[in-house]
Amino acid sequence: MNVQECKVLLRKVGLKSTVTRIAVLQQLCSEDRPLSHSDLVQVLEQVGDQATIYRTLISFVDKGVARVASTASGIVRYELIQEGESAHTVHPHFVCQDCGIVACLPITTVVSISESSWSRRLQESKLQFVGICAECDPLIGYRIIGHGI
Amino acid sequence: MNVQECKVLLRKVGLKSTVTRIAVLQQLCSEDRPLSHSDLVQVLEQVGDQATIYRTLISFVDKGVARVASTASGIVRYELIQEGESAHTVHPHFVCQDCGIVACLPITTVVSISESSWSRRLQESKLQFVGICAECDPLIGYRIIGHGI
DNA sequence: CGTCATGTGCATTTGACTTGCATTAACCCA
DNA sequence: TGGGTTAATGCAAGTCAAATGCACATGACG
Repeated sequence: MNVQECKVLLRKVGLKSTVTRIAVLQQLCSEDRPLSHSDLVQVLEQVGDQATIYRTLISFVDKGVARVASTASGIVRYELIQEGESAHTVHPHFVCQDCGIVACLPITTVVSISESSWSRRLQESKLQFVGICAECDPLIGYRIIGHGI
Repeated sequence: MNVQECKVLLRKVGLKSTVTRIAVLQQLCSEDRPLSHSDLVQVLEQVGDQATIYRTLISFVDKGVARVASTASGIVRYELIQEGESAHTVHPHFVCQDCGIVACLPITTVVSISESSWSRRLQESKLQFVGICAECDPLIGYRIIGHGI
């Protein structure tokens, strides 16, 4: 996502284009896994203050630009919302019990509870698998990032 | 779950039977939704210290008596593990975006990723639906607790 | 360019979670 | 059943991510 695309997106949701917001957008876009506030603060410490990044994430969630993908290990991690997603789209993640890293798995399933009384309340569906990732598994030794169950 | 049953369970997993542990067990059992540490502290403040309740929950998870059912809103919530559950059993919950309450939905699905390289890493599967619960919905006015999608 | 609502940086607070340590209480066995 | 062993507890303090107050800066738009 280039700067121009970021500006268009921000404008569309009613947020001003600022250096920090564009940087956060690009960072979230460039990683194929959900990022936490402190992940972003580390990468963007030259760009903006931690409070700014924090409030940027809040506003992104508020405006539907991003979502909280995971709160595993007590760390809130964010990811951008893709075009064409609905509340019934499941977002599967794999969470490592050891290091806490959160990897995205492919969107594979649409959950339908359309016949139920909960249906109209539904905003989001999340599917989370918990286990030990390859980096933390003493028998293997590489890192699982990205797609592919 | 009566006191005797609690004692048997605690004994089985190698924990001493104490007043606090039995009270926490019974409380988790009596509610049909996951409870947080502070939920339990509120109810059991006459029974035991917050640190004791905290360590009780840790040991329950460690011994396989309970699990972390949800970390929605940054609050860790625990629930007892039922007999016969496996890592491939999905535990669906409904999380209210507004008040943060977490309600259990029935176990409806078994997720199989047995053909994949992630399979042997799998410890647990969690399915979470996010929306607005009935109590927070101004159009309705009752509280959704318990089962039934 | 000027104004003004928004956004930002710095400093600080909050609140859930966690730990150290001295004391107490289950449990086991003679 | 009493006494020793070891786990469990209560109190108090510490940690850290999350959240906020306030004064200053900046983007949007006429």
